[in-house]
Amino acid sequence: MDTYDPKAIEAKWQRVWEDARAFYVDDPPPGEEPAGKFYMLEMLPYPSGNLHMGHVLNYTLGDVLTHYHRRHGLHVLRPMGWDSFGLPAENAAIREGGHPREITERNIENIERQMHRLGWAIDWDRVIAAHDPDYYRWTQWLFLRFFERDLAYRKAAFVNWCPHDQTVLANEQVIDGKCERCGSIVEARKLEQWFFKITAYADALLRDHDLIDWPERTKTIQRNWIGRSEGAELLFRVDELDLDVAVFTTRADTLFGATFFVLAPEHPLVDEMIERSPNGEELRTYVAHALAKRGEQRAAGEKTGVFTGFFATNPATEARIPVWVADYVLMEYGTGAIMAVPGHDERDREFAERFELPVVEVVDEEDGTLVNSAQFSGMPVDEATREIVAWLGNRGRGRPAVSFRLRDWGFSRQRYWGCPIPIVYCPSCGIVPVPDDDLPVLLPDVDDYRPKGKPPLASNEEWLRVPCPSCGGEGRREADTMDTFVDSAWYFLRYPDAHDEREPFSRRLVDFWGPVDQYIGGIDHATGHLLYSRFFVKVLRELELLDFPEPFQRLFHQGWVRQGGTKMSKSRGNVTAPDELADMYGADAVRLYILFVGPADQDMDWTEEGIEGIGRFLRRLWRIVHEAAADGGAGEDGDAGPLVRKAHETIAKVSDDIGRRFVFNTPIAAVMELVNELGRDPSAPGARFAAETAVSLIQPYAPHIAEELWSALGHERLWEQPWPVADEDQLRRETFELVLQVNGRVRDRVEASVDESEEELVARAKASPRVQQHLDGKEIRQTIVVPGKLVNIVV
RNA sequence: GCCGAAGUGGCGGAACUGGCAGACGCGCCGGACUCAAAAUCCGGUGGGGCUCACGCCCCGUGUGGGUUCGAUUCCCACCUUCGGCACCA
Repeated sequence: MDTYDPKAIEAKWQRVWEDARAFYVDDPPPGEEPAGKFYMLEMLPYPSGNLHMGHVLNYTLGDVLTHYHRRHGLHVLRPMGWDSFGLPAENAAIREGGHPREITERNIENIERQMHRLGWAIDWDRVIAAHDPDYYRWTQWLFLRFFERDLAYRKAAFVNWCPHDQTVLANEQVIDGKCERCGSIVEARKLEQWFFKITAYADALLRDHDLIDWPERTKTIQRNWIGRSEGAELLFRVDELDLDVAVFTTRADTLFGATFFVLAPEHPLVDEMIERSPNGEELRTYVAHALAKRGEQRAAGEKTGVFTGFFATNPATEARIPVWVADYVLMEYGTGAIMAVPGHDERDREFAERFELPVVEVVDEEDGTLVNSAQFSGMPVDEATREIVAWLGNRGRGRPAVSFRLRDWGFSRQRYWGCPIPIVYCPSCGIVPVPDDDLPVLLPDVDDYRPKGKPPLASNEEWLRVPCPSCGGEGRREADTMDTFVDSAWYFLRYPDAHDEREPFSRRLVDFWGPVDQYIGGIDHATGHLLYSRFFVKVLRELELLDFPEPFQRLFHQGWVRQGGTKMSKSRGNVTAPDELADMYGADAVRLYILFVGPADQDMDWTEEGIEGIGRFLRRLWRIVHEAAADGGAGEDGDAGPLVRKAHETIAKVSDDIGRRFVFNTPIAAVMELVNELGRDPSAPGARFAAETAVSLIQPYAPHIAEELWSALGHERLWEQPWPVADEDQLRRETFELVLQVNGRVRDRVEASVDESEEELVARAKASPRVQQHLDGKEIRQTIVVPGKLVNIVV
């Protein structure tokens, strides 16, 4: 027996697998799609150049499941790709020189090497990269399909502008009013921007949560993000303008308490009011100030506002109530106008107090019924809400309505390193899509990536000027690029047909492999990538490009690997290189350790203390299995004995943990227990079977050592061996340890037979001297028997 | 403020459906091997108390209450930590 040399055996088996194309999966020929496919996917990495422990956790989890399902006979697709567009490479190019493409491709090479080093079972034939024209050609093609259906459109909008990165950010990329990437305070700018109409799918995105097996908290986050509110749209008359102005409210029951009316500064009516109002100048100044500050600033401090000089008529009371403009009302939500009910809304009350506006109580908070509300007085809130809307509806002044918090997805980016938007602006034809046959619109080289307030592509005059595809006149290309979330909103559909040159993916192959059966990734993508991908699949299904309603059938979130209490990430530079760890302890040890330290869905503080213990375990396993292989008792399959029984129990435990419970740390502990027991006597009966079982069960975690030991045991190709099945007979026990309790406290334990009747078990309890001591002649009031477990005597 | 998750030895954690709290590992302590050390192997290790000893008793899963023969597990209230949303009408 040689000593355990992880480096040597890991390199050896990685070569064997590659030569055997062990983890490459073939597409089925047409008409022969077999049952039992499994599409395993982890979120694709941004190729930052180095793997960190978060990646190791993510992809090792996927690897365990890949091996587990493969060995259950499923056709497992498990690909890998690169989310290779995006700011970090561009910023690195600005900082250090070079081209983002070169930087990205160098990083990919390095990270791919590190992935190979860890021995993950990946189909490397299907690699895709967002920045590869063979890929982004189809991103552009899909954009055009959205454009044709008006699901991608252009509008002037206030956007989140990062002054440092000189680009627009999605709402999802703004954290506490700051740029998620660089931390600069985000400013408001009004720009022409591209949007995807994700709001048109708000209801479908909520409804189809029922179809998918996702963590409840992820669905909750999405539900809150979409923010569906049921209420009513009510019309308020503004006589001086001869107009009806709509408000959205969830509290129609408080209509009689609406004592003033507020418009958002961006509301379309405000301009006209400025023109015609006696205090137009004051209004104009206020609106200008309000528009300049956005988001966080707007929410901070005391409420501000200006009276417009106009009045609206409360449709319930017929009272003329003053119309104000105030920036606590948001244009993006509801109708951009509200009826203010200071009696029952905290914000309206604050405003009313500040500006001395009347407050009327219309709901008795004690019993939840209406007061001061004409014929609705005395009605409970729920009923009144319905009745008032119906009452207004009869007079054409209101109707039930639904409002969403979700906004359309703005995906224009004023940066270089992204997918070009295939659009040409023509003075005569307007916005003209680039014809499919002219795709891809290649990302040209530019001299200078530095942000200058306009996109880098806008400086490449030669590229920019292009004949209008429609009239042939002088057109100009769109110089913005796409948000990288567009690249990743469909990448999982490309793997099933990664090299298709005629279409983004064939309907047959995407419907065979899709949807992803098991997806793994961080919960931080709950309102970004995970929502965008669902939106894309819904649209693509309507386009009949595929036929499933949801992209990711089952979802698992790995926890954050933290270091020193902060989130570990490429941007913070606090990463531990898995590479070095693999060199010190071996890839198998790194893989085992990251899953052993705790539940995979829980955040962890990274520490290397303890990886030694995994190293010890692997050396122990190595030695004990070799001993068992040399003289592993008489035990063959089916033999009885405690070791064989323990092996079967371990099979049952590991299979249940991985397959049903989705926990990955306790299977390792279970195999350790088996090895500990085997180690007590490696020549005991059943030792060989126990050794084979331990090796077979640890294979998804530590495939290299498992393969080597499997050979030592005289077998071949463990990676394609069927997953072991526990023998039910071996799991059944004839005897068990009966727990004896007095008043719920354990007093004794005795060996009992599973065949014994309840009376016999009670008799055993009463026979125990320790139990007797605690009974102490007291009156027995109750006796509880749990067959197979315990007897509890209550005195 | 609203929504969600979590609090167990010195540490990471286990206990799945209400039934032996602390599996497995780290660390630590003791022993074997060694000239010595490392590595390895064996044993111990929640706290407190009683006992020469075999052992035995009490306390113990964030805090306080409740349900139950029995609660880490269920219910109520609270505390702490971490996430999500946040002037969303």
